[in-house]
Amino acid sequence: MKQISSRFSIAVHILSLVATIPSECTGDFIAGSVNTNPVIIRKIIGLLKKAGFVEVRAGVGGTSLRKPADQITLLDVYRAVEVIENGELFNFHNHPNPNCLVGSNIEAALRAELRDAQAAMEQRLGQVTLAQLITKFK
Amino acid sequence: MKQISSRFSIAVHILSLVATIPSECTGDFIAGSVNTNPVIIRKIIGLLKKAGFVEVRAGVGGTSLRKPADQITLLDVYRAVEVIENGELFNFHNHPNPNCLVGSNIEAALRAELRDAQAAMEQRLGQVTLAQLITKFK
DNA sequence: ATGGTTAGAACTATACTGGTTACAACCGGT
DNA sequence: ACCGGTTGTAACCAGTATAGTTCTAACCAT
Repeated sequence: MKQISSRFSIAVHILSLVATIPSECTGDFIAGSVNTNPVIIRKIIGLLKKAGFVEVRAGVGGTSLRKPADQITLLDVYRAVEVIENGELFNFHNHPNPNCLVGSNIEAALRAELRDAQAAMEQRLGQVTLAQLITKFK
Repeated sequence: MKQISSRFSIAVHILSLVATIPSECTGDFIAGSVNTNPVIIRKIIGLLKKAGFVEVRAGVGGTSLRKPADQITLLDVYRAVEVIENGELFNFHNHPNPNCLVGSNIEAALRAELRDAQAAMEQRLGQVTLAQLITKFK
């Protein structure tokens, strides 16, 4: 199966860097720490900027947090970079046959369960802030 | 982003059909209820068969449950059809720079959180059995 | 044997990911 | 006012997953 893209883990990596050593945070430096291409970093920073988490000074280099690290949860980051159509993690097959007992009922019943499962995951992500994550570095 | 494939919802649909109207369950009939191609159905039934949930009588048509519906959870189905490499829903970027404070620490710290989030979702899926889902049809 | 069925290979179109190159726009310092 | 380092994007590519199709072989009850 296709996993949730690494944009998410990279975004958390970026924010952790900006939160801990903001003075060094040029795109190239971040790319070196993440070990990828600077353009990938810029794209993700663009998403984080759009979400209001970071501020970027164009030209001169340097990215800084616009929100304190204890007010950014992993869920916030997840939602900023993993843009899913209508927010649903689980894909549902289209148009089950309405003339069939199962076909006409499964969608509502299963969708509710899937929504709850997704909510459980997101709730867990929402419990962890960037600040909490960073304290685990040593 | 890429959602979790519809194989999962289709698999639940198939099992619901087999559990409620087993006598009718040829591949074509199921395909009609799911509203897709019979080959798609056969592929997914193949996975469910491999996982030991259904039994198929080749040639004559008809699929039946090999386990009672109250002993099959949505998590079981999920794991049978959404085969993820090493079981991890979240993808992690490869080889952060070990010479960087953040790069060398983020992997372990973040991976733990992601594992917990995934576990929360799976735990929720594991609470619902096929039997429970079916009782919601009317 | 025949017809309905299951099993699966091979192929296509589409789309997302991660990555690259290239170029324009920006800005601080000399 | 230029220059070098930087950010912001567009365009493109290879690899891979999904969903679907067509086709063929194997199966089995009648």
